[in-house]
Amino acid sequence: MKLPSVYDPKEYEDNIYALWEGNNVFVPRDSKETFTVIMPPPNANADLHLGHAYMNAVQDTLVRYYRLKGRAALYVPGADHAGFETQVVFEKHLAKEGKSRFDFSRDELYGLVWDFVQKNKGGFERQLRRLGASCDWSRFTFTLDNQVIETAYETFRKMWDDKLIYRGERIVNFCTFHGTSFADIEVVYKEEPSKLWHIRYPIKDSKESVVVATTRPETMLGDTAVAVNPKDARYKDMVGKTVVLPITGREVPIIADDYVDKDFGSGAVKITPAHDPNDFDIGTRHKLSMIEVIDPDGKLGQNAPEKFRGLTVVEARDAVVAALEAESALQSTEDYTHSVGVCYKCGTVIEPLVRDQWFINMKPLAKEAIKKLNDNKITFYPASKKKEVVRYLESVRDWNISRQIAWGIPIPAFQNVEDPNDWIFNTEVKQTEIEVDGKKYRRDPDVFDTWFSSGQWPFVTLGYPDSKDYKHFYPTDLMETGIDILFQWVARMICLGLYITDDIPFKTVYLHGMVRSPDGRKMSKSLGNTVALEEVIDEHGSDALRMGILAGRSPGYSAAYAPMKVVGARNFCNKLWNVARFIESKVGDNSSLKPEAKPNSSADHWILLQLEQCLKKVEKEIEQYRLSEAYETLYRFIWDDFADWYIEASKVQTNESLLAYVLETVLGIAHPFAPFVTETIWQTLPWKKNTILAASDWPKAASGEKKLAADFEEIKNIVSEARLIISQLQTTRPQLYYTNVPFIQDNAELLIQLAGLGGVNEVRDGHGLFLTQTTYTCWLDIDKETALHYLDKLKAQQTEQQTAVTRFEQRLANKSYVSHAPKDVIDQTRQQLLEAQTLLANINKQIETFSEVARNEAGELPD
RNA sequence: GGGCGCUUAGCUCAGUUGGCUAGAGCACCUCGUUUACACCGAGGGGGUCGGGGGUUCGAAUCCCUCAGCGCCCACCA
Repeated sequence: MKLPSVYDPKEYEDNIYALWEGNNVFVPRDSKETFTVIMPPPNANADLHLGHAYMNAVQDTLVRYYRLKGRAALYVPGADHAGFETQVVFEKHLAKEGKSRFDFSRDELYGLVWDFVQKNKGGFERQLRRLGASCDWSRFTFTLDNQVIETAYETFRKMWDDKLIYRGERIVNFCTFHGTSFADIEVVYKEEPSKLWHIRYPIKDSKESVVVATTRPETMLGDTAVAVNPKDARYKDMVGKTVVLPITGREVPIIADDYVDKDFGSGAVKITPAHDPNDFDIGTRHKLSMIEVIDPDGKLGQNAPEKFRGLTVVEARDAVVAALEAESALQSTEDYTHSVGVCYKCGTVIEPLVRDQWFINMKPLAKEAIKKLNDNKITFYPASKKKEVVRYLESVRDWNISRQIAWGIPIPAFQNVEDPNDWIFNTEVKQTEIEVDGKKYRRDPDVFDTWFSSGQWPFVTLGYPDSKDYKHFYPTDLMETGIDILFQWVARMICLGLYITDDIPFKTVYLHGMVRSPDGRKMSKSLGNTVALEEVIDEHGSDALRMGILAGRSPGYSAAYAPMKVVGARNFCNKLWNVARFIESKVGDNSSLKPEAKPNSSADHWILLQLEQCLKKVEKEIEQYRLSEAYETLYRFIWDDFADWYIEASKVQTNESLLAYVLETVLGIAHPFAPFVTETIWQTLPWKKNTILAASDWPKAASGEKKLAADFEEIKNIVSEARLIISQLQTTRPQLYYTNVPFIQDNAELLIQLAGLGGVNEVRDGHGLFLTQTTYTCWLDIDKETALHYLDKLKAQQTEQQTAVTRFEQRLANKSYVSHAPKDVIDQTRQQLLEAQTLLANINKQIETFSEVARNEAGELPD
């Protein structure tokens, strides 16, 4: 019962989480109304970071709110095998042992990574618990669970049958360091200074030549044409002629294609279909041959002239330029900045290579998704992101889902060893070879792009197609994830969800921005500016982190991590803690006490009214996904209204059952934001024995009477002004005089305590400083000489109030305003004017008095 | 090249369809050992909401424009 004066989260948080988990609080209750959130699965072998803290803050706050609201709230946790990411980590680990992925077959590698992941499992589960994630662990899903793989295979098969999947030789983005291809949207572009080389290609049997410009001279070894714009007069006669390539002496045609921009460079373009996506398209259109001179290892291969073989692309570039110079084929060189695609993991320049891979024809999927989006079936926060998704989908390209890595879901496709065009779907992926109808088939060694399976996450995790969960909880209510994977994940989930389930996967998308480092830059290990999640929790507590990171953030916007906001939130937890301590000291161990909303005093009415307003405002703000504002509303109520005014008032007039009522109500409202400290306090309430706050019901609003509550507002006014005067004049405990106001006499003790007065006395005519901020007639007993120092303050108040009066008067004198503005706004202005006029009159009266005093004193005093 | 966003107090940031004297946390100044809390209390200072123009009775909020910053998409060799 005796609580320490400072809330120490470490003492309670683990036990509180265990209490929830042990009592199955996170298993959805039985209700038709659901609230489903599928957690974006964190990487299984990494630790969580502050971005996850933010993610959880948003998700868990909402889930806890709707759980209290009585909905069947389901929060599904999971973990991601993070295919490529994890393999990269594993390869670094291999490198430390002096090994590389080339020492193993893909199947061996898969086994090694599996063991590695088991051993190096990240702390994400512990960390999610520490964050207070109220997820249902019994529904935990790993992205390599059988259910996930089977569903992915089923989807693949369906797409295969629907002819949405095809296998083909296409230009893919290839990282020569990691040895795998990527989807287009995974490539990162970087501006880089380079050169533009102008090369002269002689025309066969002629003295003429064409000049082509390139940033990649080494690819000329694989050129199979030169292209010009068909409308380009300069080259009109050259189309159809043959060019003799320098170095190789190969003869290639000059072709015409609209793709070529007349105004860029010389207007003639070298065409290397095997190593440039645009050239590939031209090559396809013109049925050009493809000569692959760069191998997947990033070195020049068999198709390159012998002296270049084995050189890296960069080495080959220099060598080719030198060779061109030697042949006098290099016309000029200029500095040139262009953007190059790089691997987002290692920064290696992405080579466009021709590979035989699996692709998804995205157009039909995108079409359905766009339709739903345009019909506003999915609400986005921030709203503007919906348009971005639509625009992305409108120009979406086919999706390469093959990855040449070990760590992933094997592609369930086998190729006839006799007939390369004969592919069959088969899920016997444990076999590398199978026999069907007497024919031998070999498994595609590739695995799926991780996003292919995770794109199905919302229905996979719910046990599509037959489970109860799927029927009850799908479509989900909220997809809350990072803005950085809007296209990679959100857009694809919509496409795949619609395709498989014929329904949207989620009704709302909330995109959070990145949590940047306090220095404003991106948080990264290499910059050394990361902030460790668990250290923050250790230092300030989980609730503090949650609220501190929620505070002042809006969706979609990346903002720096502000440690002082966590400190602010930590202080807030302590404030709540001490409010509880105070109340429990008043209530004692009295377990027969019944918390009741039975107001006696005006303060009681006032706090009930404030509480009701707080409750309604928080509800509204949460339901509109304005969590930062909801937090602030709660903070203001607890700190300003409840602690600073009502608790202070309670020291004079105590209403125990009302104190208990306000406390338990506010714990309910605060619980989604500060689950640990609210539950910790709840567990100490004698009248709540054997109940759990996290599993309770959202509080209902009682209300106070406005008229009586207004009396307390008047007390606040008197107290505030008295405090100001006392503080400004550095006086102590002056007397308060008033004329015939029973209300003040009734609350004399309250006024004395709150304002620090010497006493409260009824008089016929007061003296001293006349109070200007209340409609009652009161004075503070301050001697005139001391009071003179207050004149400046009063004059400032006068100016301020005069400005206000003028503003309101002008506004009301404006005919347009009176006829255009809504009635309640006008009424409000009238009210404001009245108040301002009253206060101004008070101030003027006071200043008048002062002026007399000042004159007298000037006359009386010699100096 | 296209699109989107940002610029509000010393710092980090809120501010829904335009409508109280523009807010918070932290920092700052003064006072305070009043037993819930110094992770505190009381009081205070600090912003012409990036510049300019416009619409409106009224603009941080809507429109135009300029400047600076950031992100995304495209990739003309």
